[in-house]
Amino acid sequence: MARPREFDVDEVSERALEVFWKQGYQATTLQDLTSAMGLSKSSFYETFGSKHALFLVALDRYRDKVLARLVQLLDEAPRALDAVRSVFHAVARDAHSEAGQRGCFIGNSASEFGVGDPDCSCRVRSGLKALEDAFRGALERASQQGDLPAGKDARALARFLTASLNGLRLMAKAGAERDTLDDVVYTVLAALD
Amino acid sequence: MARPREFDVDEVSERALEVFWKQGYQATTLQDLTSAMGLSKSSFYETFGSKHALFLVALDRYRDKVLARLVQLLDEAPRALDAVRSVFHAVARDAHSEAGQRGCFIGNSASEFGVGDPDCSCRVRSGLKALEDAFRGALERASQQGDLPAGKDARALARFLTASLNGLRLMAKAGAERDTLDDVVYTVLAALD
DNA sequence: CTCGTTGTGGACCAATCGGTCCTGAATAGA
DNA sequence: TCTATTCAGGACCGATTGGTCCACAACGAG
Repeated sequence: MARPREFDVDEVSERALEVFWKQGYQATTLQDLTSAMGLSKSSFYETFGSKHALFLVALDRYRDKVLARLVQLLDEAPRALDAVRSVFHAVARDAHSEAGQRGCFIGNSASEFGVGDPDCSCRVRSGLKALEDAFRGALERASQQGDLPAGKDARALARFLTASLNGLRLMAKAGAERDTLDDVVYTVLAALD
Repeated sequence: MARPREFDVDEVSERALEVFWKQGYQATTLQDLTSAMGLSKSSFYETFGSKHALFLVALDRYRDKVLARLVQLLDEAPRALDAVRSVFHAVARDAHSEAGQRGCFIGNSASEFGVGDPDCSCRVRSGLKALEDAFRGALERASQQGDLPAGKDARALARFLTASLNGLRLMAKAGAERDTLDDVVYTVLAALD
């Protein structure tokens, strides 16, 4: 037994996620990663194996992070439908912040890789499914709370919200004006009435 | 005066668009381009200046192409609302074809560049605006034809459709199942009732 | 047919890519 | 303290990147 690791894998993974999230896979170089993570190349390859493998770690990390945060947000709110609404309003509100300009990491990856990379595609789909399930859970709770009109198909609505959220974030990333995004959010949420 | 050009600029631009559309900017190499276009490097640089400049040409080309096609589609249909519906149904139907897997070139570019590249960002926004205007025109015509309920805000709806179309195409590119896409389309179009 | 002009192909370039590997330093157990 | 082990730094690698440049071929005007 010898030297303990001088860095925290979780912490440097987080840094990697931020870089990949902001720049995408192709546009990110090894140097970008190692300097952001504070790692030497040898430590990098020893720990993560390759740039591609690290990207998959980042994807997993994002999915867990987003899922956890979103599920928490949707679960903790006293009225589930309000939580769903606030998620969309938040995206429009934060569109022009640095975080908003990054878009959704899942969506970005879907756009960059498509179905070409199986490992990546699988994780993207898993992330989208997680988002869908989170929305669906919230909608079912909303239904029980009497906030969702009877006859609404929670699954179809959840899928719709998943697609809409990605569309909205894409528009935000493209630099759409605030009132444009507000129009979108307004119309999306009208589907819940 | 001497040798005439041995290739058609329009034709090779089209080839370039196809490559960029399928692979994105970063993932496309000069070699990809020149071999698809059938050009030597010198002819390439003589004609287009740089990879980046060609990408802008491709973006313009796509916008004009999509706009023209969509406007035509929306204008020629006897009932404008049916045309709008058919656009969305077509995306879901063609999702798993090669063309569907490419996603929307505008959306892809928005995702890849964000607002980082001014030239690109400007063209992306112009493309989204063109899409929005096309939808808006169709919705106003639908309204005149009595197919759109009174009180609907055509501009807000058009923006919503623009975002939704991008979201839908992103889901398709991510490899979403057909019935997922159908749920999305169904719910999107329900906003028009 | 000749000549001047211009497009073309490919050699060539420095820079950078992702990735490997070796050296030396740091450290926990004995 | 000594040693076995594992760490980090960076030299180094071939391949590839986007881009330049030049010698040659093709062609229109005279």
